Amino acid sequence: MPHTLSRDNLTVTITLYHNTIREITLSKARHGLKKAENTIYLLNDIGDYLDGKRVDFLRYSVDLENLTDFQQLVLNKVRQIPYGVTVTYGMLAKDLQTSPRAIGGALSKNPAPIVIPCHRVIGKHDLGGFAWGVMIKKHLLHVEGASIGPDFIA
DNA sequence: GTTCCGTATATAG
DNA sequence: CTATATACGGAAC
Repeated sequence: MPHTLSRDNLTVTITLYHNTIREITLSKARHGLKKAENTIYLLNDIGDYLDGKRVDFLRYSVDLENLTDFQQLVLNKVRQIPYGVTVTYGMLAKDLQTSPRAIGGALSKNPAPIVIPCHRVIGKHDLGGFAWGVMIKKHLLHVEGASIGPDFIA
């Protein structure tokens, strides 16, 4: 079972066997990963992210097959929201010719929080909802240093 | 500040 | 098909 760590876009993968080093690999290219490697890198990336590092999750693929076409459309749109940026449900609704409530409904089905950054979608007057609790949404936005207005940051 | 509709989508009956 | 529930927004008290 390989272990990985990452610093400044350099990823080190260590494979141990019975307490001896079997292999160490160094990598900078973080695209075109094998599927088996994907999960390892993902844990590492999420760790970096939670440490406040800017991480690009677009290179991961997320299975949205069991969601409706509309939900897939919204979630794929949300993936494009840049790190540290917030948009409102209404802005996305206008963009996709639908209603703010419909946007929220689709986001509530997000199967992969953080990787699909639905926490960057907030209400016009407040933070809006979050399937795993608004406190966590606030935490993630804080990690990113997102500017969500002085009214409702804590 | 509240409360009340309008809206789009999903789900249950 | 109708009714109900929403991670909203805006108008009206």
